[in-house]
Amino acid sequence: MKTEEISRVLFEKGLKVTPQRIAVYEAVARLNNHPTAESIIKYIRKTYPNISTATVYKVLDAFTEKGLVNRVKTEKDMMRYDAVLESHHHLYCSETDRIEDYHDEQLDNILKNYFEEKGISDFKVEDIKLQIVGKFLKS
Amino acid sequence: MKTEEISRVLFEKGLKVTPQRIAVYEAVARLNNHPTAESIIKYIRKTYPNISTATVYKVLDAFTEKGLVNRVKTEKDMMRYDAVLESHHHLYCSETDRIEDYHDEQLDNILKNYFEEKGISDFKVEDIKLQIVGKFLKS
DNA sequence: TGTCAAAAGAGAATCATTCTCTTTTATAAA
DNA sequence: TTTATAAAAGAGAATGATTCTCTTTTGACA
Repeated sequence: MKTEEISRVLFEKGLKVTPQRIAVYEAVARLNNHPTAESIIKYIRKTYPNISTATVYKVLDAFTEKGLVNRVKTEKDMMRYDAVLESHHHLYCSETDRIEDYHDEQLDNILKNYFEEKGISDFKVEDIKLQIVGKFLKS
Repeated sequence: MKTEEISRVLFEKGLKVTPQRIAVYEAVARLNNHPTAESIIKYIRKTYPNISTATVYKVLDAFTEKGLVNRVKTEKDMMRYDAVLESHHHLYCSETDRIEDYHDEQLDNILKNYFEEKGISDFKVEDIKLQIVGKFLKS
């Protein structure tokens, strides 16, 4: 993704365009395996050695608030982030920390119809995400 | 749940039966809203004032390993626990930290059949959990 | 009842994340 | 283009949940 394109995205979200924010956005988009803050910082420092950890956390928070990234729920005490492209599900390895995206429009429709028809009492569904736990057969 | 019953469960899992473990098990079973370690500790200390936090964490880890409790994935940096009764889904409030269980056998069957038929390439599904995000209409 | 590995206890250590305070900078108006 | 200013970045301390270390206690079995 080109810098100008990222700038436009930030601007459209009402975020001040700064080199740090561009770098974070680029890192999250590039590191596609749901990176931790740590790996994002490590990646950025290759080209921007002095960026502060606090800055990266603050930028990630701002992005999360604006819906540019999502926090990924995990069972560990380290947060992981996800460049939001569209709503999707996650495959979790039951043995390692690996997490992969899973897109399935057919499934989304089935679920959407199911809950539209059946509903959940006293609850208004806004979004459904599957955590599919299992084993990856290839690396 | 009676103490003897808990003892039996622990014994069957190959865990040494201690008063602390019984207390933790009882707390997790009793506190049904996916308690944090903190609230588990607080609950236990009402009847067992001197239990060490380290002990509670160690017990929760042991239980997690044996499948007696589950860690609940959240976007916050505080772990939450869940007494494992049977596989179930979670309703997450999009505005607060509230999490409720959601059981739906019909849905489980739909999903089971769907993935059995369709499969996911290079992935062996072991368990499917839904995170249903939305709003609770009643407290 | 004695033995001993496992568990509990206490408090320090860890470490991801957040906060505080200062300096810098992007933005928009003059 | 310069200026004003609120927002953002930076540095390092603070926080706080969780883990670790080391010692003492205890459950389980001989």
